[in-house]
Amino acid sequence: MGIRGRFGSRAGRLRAKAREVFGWRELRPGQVEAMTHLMKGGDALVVMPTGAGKSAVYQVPALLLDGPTVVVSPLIALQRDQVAGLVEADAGGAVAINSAQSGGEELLEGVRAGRTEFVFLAPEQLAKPETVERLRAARPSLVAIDEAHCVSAWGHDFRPDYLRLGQVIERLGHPPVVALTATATPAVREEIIASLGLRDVRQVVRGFDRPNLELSVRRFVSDDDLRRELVREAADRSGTGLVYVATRRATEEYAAELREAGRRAEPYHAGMKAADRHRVHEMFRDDELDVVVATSAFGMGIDKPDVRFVLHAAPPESPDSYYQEIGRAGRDGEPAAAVLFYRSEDLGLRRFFAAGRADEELMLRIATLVGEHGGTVPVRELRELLGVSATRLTRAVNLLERAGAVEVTAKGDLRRSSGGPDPERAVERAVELEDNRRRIDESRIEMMRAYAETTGCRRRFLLEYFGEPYERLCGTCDTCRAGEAEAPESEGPFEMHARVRHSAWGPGTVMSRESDRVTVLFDEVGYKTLLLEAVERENLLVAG
DNA sequence: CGGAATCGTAGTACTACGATTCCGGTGCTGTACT
Repeated sequence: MGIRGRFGSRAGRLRAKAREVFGWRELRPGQVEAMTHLMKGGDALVVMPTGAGKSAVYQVPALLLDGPTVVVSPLIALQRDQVAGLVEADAGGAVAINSAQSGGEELLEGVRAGRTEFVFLAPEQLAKPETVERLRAARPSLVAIDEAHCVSAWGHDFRPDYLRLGQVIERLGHPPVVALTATATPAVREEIIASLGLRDVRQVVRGFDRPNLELSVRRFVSDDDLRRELVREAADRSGTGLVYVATRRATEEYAAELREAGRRAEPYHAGMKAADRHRVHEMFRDDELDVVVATSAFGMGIDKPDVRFVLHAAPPESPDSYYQEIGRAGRDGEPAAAVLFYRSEDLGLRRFFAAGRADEELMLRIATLVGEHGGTVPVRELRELLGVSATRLTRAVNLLERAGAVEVTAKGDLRRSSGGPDPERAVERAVELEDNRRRIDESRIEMMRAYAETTGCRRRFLLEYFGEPYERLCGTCDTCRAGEAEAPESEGPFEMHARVRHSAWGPGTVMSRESDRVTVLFDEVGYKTLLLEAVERENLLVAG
């Protein structure tokens, strides 16, 4: 014990607070590392599996720093759970600000007056300049971005306000910021850091491997065979499980078939009534169901420990999503199965979803209008004038901003960037940015194909995709058990994570290596797998 | 991109088949009405 005594050091004070308020007897090294960095004024990016105590990383420093904590959380249902937990722990008060919660004004006043420590909001609330001003007046001492992978996964199209958080953080005076997620590749981590504008970042990445998950893929030619086998397997397995499907309709169909097979099964998708969704959640939690058949809507916020299997009736859009979804199995550490029922045709739907093009006409109109106006244009007026949805408008504005054509003022109004490109040139640049992004999305779909079709160890494939070298065979996935997986090559022309340059695709990073091929994440075109023979013959890759 | 539903045609009985059309995931919001 040093001169400053037991609770004199930062880590000591953090541990004492964790025990006193939340009753946590221990903090893990990763948690303490991120917390102390925040206490020193830096930003942090924390990647840890669900259940490893991500929330603690902001909750404990929040109580030691003088000023409220702004927590950005994607779903109102999640906000509710988090608020309830903090209220129960009597941790300085917590509120959520959203459309379902009345009395937002008074709640924000409570935050400003120091009566409330934690305030939870979705990015859409922070798109309102008044709300940001109210929070700024409260002088927040910490900002937490929960489920931070949403910045990358949703910000570009589905929920574009995610891409505006960087400016919100600046407007709030850039107190220490912590971004938290369970799943992010190195490239996604870089994107989160850049998009949020994090500074002096400490990255804490822990525990990607989930050794108790048994990975396997079952390949099919006909859709009928796939469906029949999936129903049979879901019905035969013991314990609670999830079946992920691609469409709402398929949730109903599979659930009906599983009920015919005698299992307690319910569908779940975003088109269902809120009350029904809620009921399925509760039944699942309380062990009143054997299987939930769901679209990707089912997942965030689920922390049932004893899910024994996650079956996919179709591949999701990326290994990122896949790992997120199978990560809901086996949280208790007991064996659990992750089985992908695969037909290459089923990647087609994902390609369709990824194929959206930039809104050229809308962007041209915005850039022209704002340019001709000369001054600042309130976004509200622009929306009424153009008659487009807020989502579509924000998406277009985000792209124009990245193309250097417009700026968004503190009041949320639009202004032409001085010295920026003319409208036509701006749209051209924006389309390039969007095309670039689409290529990367498509390459992620190809990585999903590569996962399904690999003859190597599947665990190794996924972990290396997430940037963790795994130079061995797991022994538990289907390819390892079948004795098909080849021993990893530690020799070879390219090192893991080496920077390389391709004659046509430009610079990239080596993400994985097999005996005859190498996968590179190119900065501009995404993931590509190259046969070493061709690489050597044509001299395609050079160090760089 | 691919599957399902619909439409149209050939050719005479009820249907088979090709062409065409439509559809497909994630959530916030903010207000009116019961």
